[in-house]
This record gives sequence, structure tokens and C-alpha cells, in this order.
Amino acid sequence: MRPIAERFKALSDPNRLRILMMLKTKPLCVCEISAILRLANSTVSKHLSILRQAGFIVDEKDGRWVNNRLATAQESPEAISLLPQISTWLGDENLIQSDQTKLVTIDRVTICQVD
Amino acid sequence: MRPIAERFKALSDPNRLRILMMLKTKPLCVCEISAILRLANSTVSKHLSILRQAGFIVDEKDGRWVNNRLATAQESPEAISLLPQISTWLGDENLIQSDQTKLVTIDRVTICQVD
DNA sequence: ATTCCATTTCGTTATTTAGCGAAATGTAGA
DNA sequence: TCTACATTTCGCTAAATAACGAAATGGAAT
Repeated sequence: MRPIAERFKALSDPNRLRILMMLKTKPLCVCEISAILRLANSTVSKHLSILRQAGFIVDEKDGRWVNNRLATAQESPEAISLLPQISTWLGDENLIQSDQTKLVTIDRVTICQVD
Repeated sequence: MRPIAERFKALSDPNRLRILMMLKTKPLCVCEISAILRLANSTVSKHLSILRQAGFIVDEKDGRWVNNRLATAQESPEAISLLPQISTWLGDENLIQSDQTKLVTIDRVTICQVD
């Protein structure tokens, strides 16, 4: 019961839904997501840990970067089974589409400099 | 975006998941649900309004009783499309099954007396 | 009209959550 | 080893949430 409620709670925040939709396009690091959502890195890191705990995403360390990607159906069948539905519901939204276009041109190294 | 996050938020509370599973068996009034969940009527009433707002249930007034039932696929296709998945995930749980057996023998008039 | 009683709304409290910035962590490269 | 820098953890604050009991609402029946 608890784990299932947890799963839905992970999906109950608009910023976390945006993150999932972005990860459908490609794996991303914390600072790329921060740049698009305009949230502090620490906030994004927390959102990612909630999504990870609920089985939606997996992190893969690559040097000092951490790539976050969607879990596969093998890794987390229950969580992943919800994604097509979510995509259908959110695909039309302006905000989601605007996130997608930002994703295409984003450059990790440029974006993530503290400056 | 917001309405979709709302929908998942409605599913993020264990007591609301129990309510949905109970309503799969039959329509129920506030005080029947209160008796099974062991929560105050006002608390259950609030949970029901959240589920209603999110499209999962519909209330039908019958004199001074209010019967709460699951929405149909016609009334709320998006919300209702999630229910089979939820059933699959929760059907095994002891708590859910124990709720079901209580439902069979429950008598609205006996249960709901203030006494 | 008045009473009864299921339900909803209101007011309150305790807990959880989203957000931030600052400090801690850990890896790559100088 | 030391520095740089992406990430995570910590401490905090403001807002949201779940719970309760008491008061308000509204239909049925006397």
C-alpha cells in the first residue's frame, strides 16, 4: 500500500512530471534540469531522489556528472507502465513542449558553469 | 499540468486508495467508510471531495444519505483508466482484503447511528 | 414547524513538503 | 596534494495536508 501511494505521490508534483517528460527525450544531469525548470540544484536533486525512490528513474555516475535516465521496463515494470499514460496526457501542454525545445539546444558545459 | 498532478495527488494517500478499492465493490456513504477506515466522518468527507474533484468518484444524493460510487469511463475516462492498474497492484494487500470482507456484512443503519 | 441525523464546512493542530542557500562530499585534472 | 566543480546533504522557512471536534447545512419524517 505505502509503496504504491509513494509511487503516485512522486507523480503529484508538476515539476517532477516535467522532469519525467524531459527524461523521455534524453538522460540529463542535475544542472541541465535546474536550468530548464529554473530551480536550485539542491531542489532538483531532491526531486530526482524522490523519482528514483519510486522507481521511475536511475542515476548513472560519469565522472563528476550524474546522468539521470528513465528506468527500463525490466528495471521497474510497475512504475514504467504508467509512463505512456502520462505522456499522452501531458504531450499537448505548452510548458512541456517548450521544455522539449530547450532540451534540443542545451549544452551541459555552458549551462552548468557557476560563472 | 495541474489537473494531472492533482489526479495523482488524489491517489497518493493510502486511505484514499482504500476508499477507491472499496467503491469497486459497491457504492458507500460517508459513515460506512468511516466505520471501516476508523476515521472521523469529516475526514472521510474531505477525502471523498478530493477523489470527486479528481474525477474518480461521483456522489448521488438519496434522501439524507449520499451514495458515493466510482465514476464510469464515460463520465471520467482519464481518471478511470488508472483503476485497473491500481486494482492489480493493491488486490493482494491484506488490508484491502480485510476491508472487502467487512464490506460484505456492513449494515448502513446499524453502523451509522450516533448511538 | 420542529426534530432527527447524515453530511459538509470551519477552525485548529501536527506533520509533511517544496523551496532556498550554505556547507559537505567526491571525482577529475593540474 | 590541491583545486575546481557537479552533486548531495543540512538547516531553515513558508505553504500544503491530514486529522479531529464542533458548528452549520439540508432532507425526512413526525
